Amino acid sequence: MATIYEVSQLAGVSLATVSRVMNGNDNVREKTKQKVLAAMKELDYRPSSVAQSLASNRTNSVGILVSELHGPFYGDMMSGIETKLRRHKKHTIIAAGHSQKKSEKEGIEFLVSRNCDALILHVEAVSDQYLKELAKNTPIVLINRIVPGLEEQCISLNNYMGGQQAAHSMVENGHQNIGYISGPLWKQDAKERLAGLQDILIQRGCPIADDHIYEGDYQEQGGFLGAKALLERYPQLSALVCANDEMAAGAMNAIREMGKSIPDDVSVFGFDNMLFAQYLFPKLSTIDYPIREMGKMAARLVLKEVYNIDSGKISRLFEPRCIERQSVNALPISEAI
Amino acid sequence: MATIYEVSQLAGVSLATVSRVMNGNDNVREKTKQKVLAAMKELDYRPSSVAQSLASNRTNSVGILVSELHGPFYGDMMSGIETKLRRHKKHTIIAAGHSQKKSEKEGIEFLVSRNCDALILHVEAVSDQYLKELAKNTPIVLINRIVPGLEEQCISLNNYMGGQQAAHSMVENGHQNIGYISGPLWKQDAKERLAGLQDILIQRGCPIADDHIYEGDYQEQGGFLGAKALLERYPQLSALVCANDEMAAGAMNAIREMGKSIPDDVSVFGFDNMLFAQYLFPKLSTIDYPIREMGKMAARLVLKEVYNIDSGKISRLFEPRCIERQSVNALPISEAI
DNA sequence: TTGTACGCGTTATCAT
DNA sequence: ATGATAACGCGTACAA
Repeated sequence: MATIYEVSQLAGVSLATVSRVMNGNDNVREKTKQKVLAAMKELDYRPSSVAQSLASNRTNSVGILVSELHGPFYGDMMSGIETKLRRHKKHTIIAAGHSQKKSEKEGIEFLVSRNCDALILHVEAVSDQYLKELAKNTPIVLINRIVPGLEEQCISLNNYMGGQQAAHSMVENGHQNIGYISGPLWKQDAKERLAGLQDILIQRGCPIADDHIYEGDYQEQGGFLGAKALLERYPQLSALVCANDEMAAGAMNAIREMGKSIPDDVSVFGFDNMLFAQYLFPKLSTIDYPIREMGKMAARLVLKEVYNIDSGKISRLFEPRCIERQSVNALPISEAI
Repeated sequence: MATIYEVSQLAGVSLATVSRVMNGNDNVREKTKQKVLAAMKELDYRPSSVAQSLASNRTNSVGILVSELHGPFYGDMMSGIETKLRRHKKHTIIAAGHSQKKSEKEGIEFLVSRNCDALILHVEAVSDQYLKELAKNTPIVLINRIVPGLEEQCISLNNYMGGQQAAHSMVENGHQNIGYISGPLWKQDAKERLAGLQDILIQRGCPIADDHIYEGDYQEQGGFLGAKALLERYPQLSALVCANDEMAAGAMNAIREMGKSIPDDVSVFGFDNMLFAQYLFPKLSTIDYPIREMGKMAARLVLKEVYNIDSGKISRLFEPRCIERQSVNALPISEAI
């Protein structure tokens, strides 16, 4: 592999000049520039990114930590990030945190050890305090989490509003007696989704009783178990609202296994609007989570703050959107209004 | 950030000695070693991976190119790879190729420019020739593709066998009149799946007529369109076999839209056994594609070939497995045997 | 067992 | 506009 030195020899100029034409900026006479370019081409010269990093103290790589590499949610997120970053010649290094404190820390540590210029994190288990410490040494952007003191570096969805939208949709379809399969309540988003839902339901006169709430795991299995548990004890429930689409899918399986039909016997509502929500039968009504856009925005924020590249307007709070499909039955209005 | 030099100062030894204890190998007196370790801890020393790379000509990072970062298939693949690599302190850099020649080449070029020690590729559009050239300069492992001359570096599924398994399953359930929604036939795996299916069907006396084959795009939409097209023209088809689960999901949607029921009116069979196959209703019968294991194996292969780390037995050809669920109807045997 | 000195391929700071 | 030269932080023969 040819080095910058050989190029300078062939072109009959100094290292510095070659470096200048590489980085485009400085003043180099057109003629010299051409000589250098020719030499580069002839030698098929490729700069060593490692040497560049050592000298410039920049790796041009940003680390991403997600809970899982699989799963539609993180996939879309990474896709948004990578697309944006690559366009600006920045590399994307990935690691998984598995929603566990120790694993998340290891992942972050791992990324840091690689000298990433910045980190984009979707973490759930590590503490706010830990993140604040981390932010002192490394530029970070947090997705789906708001840490007091780091608000400027947080990109998140208004989960509370999503809960509200779900509530409105249910009430408007006449459901007054609904069960809720929540996410793990130690997770911020799970708490907010429930709060938004409940607040509207209270406001509209049909709050969910505590024992109509099942705390699931955000996975298919939690939805399955939750639906079974809820429906067995409270067969009068006309709808099951789930804190994410995976659990909605699980709930659907359980409902069918109990010999009931969807949405005639019981309606199902999801959250996230993952791709597969459209594959379900009946197609799942849910709340759209623009995770891909949020990933792009995180990348944009890094580009701006770390690399001084302006690639569009920054917005930190995203709004969910209610998607009504076929999994919710419109009940005849029985009581007031 | 403390450097190796400062550590050597504090410990009262030379740079070389510090380097030795870092890399564990050489002979260092226990006492000196402890001094160094203490100094490291005191200074919270972290070696600069960049400087290490420059000096050792190793980046300890491997690049991954997949068609898309989202989608359950690639997610599982990356997950398998990352888990394995991280355990051995290797970093994973990702890029997407979008199944297009130009984009795949750019992605590879991008990864190469980062001086990855090795590349793990899931590419479809670039030519065998291109890959052979690439392999001369960079260690590569190919997933789901066999390039003549690079067999040792290819990890793949026996797609042909998968097609065969699907055929057997259909025939044994009494289906003689089946339609096929194939993947893009310029893709190797799509061709093989069809070939395996057709060969068995011919052998068992019920080949698929050419016009009962619809060439889809491996996406939900292709399945939808394919099912419509096929079923409208050939309503007598008792089953639709799809070259992947996404298209099977699309086909299911189309079938229902046509007022038919699954599997009573028409059976559906998939390929890949993506997670969402279990969310579908009825749960999709399909062929299991152990992509996660294959990802791990690819990682294992680079660990062995590039880093001389033995992390288990290497196998290059994986076998699919038939998963029978509820989307296929068992027909009464009408004719011979 | 430990230390010296050079090389890795750039960038960046001064001069010129 | 261009060149010389010192970092950058570490690995590694080779010497001691």
